[in-house]
Amino acid sequence: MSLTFNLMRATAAGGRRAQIDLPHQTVETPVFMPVGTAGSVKAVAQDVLESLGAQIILGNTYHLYLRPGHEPIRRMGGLHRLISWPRGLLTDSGGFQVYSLAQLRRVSDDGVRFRSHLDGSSHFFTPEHSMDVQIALGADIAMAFDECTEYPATRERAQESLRLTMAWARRSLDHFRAHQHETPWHEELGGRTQSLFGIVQGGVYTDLRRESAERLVEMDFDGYAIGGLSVGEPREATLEVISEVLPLLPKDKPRYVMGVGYPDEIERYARMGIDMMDCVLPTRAARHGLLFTSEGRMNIKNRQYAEDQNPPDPACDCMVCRRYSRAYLRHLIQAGEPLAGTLNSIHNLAFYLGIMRRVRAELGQG
RNA sequence: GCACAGGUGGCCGAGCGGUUAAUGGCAGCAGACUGUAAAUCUGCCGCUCCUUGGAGCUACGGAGGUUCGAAUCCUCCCCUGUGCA
Repeated sequence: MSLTFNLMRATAAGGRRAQIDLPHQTVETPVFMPVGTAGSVKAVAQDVLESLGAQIILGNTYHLYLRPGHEPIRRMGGLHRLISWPRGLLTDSGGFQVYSLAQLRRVSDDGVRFRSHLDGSSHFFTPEHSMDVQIALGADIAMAFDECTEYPATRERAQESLRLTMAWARRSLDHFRAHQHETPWHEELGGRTQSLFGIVQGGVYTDLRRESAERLVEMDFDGYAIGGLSVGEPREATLEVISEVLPLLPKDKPRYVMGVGYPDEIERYARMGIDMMDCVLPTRAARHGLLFTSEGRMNIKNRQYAEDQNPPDPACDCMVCRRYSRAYLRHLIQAGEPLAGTLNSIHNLAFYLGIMRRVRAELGQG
């Protein structure tokens, strides 16, 4: 069963700007997606995300499977309903955890055995299982189960990792197509279904990347992601991979770079034609006191802001910058107040979303 | 007044003759963070010099003393807590 609707449609004539027509949201691209791993964009409530203009956020298969469990979420009508989020939702497959939980897992051709970071219990993830969990969660977009290749990786290692990711992509797609109508809101939303994206791997080896992209395109996913970037490689390498892979991916389907980046990076990739990006950086850095501003990085914990009554970013009109001073934000984080993480996250997300809004406006003009 | 228990670097708190400028923790100062095991992690944190590495000075309530050597032992004094008068 393949999709019966056109996921991607161009908008402004001649422009590169487009929309992604998802069951829960029409997403204007290019789009930045805040990361809400465990059913929450940490420290920021859903109504605030809406007012910031977030169109789509991420959830994580592995985390939500462990807690509260995908079956409970299915029974409650899916992740959208559980977290009360009416807009777009994308679930990562757990593939990134194959990389980030390296100390807690063992990989085989069939799948990955994880030891839970919560209680040490053992769990086996296969592409099919990841699909089952993601279908139960019911995000608008599910991701193929992949292995995020570490950096540095030898060519042989990257090749082997890629072989695995390609085999898993095939299995992910077959299983997903067979079951995608089982998502909790399928009937409620007039028979609409989730989409599944394939993930390009191949490390920093451009020929492997090209091979990966071509094979995925042959499989005919609903969209394509470039994964395995920003894992420690030089920025030129990141850029080279994106430049090589992007032209190989169909323009009429969403193209997504996973896990990037700094403000200048997401702006650059958006201008190159990337439609979607996600990153924990704006929220994690915010909780740690790092603000992204029109004048660069600002570590709001620094003593120099102790009595600074200026807004965090004078050029920003977000709800935080309109109301609170640097001195107050510094005080909050020094005092360990949870509100620090919230306000800092709101600003950083506003900053990131603002970049995308600006790029969209420019691209829309051709 | 008597009896115990104590007084250690900004705070709390180890150490109880040498390897102690003195373990830890907190606070403080700075740095990192890229599909979130992250409200986390790392570094610095007595003073003054020179280049890493060092050099000098000052330090464990106060004053004396014992000792080659004392935050650690002794004497006296001051102060704090608890109990009894």
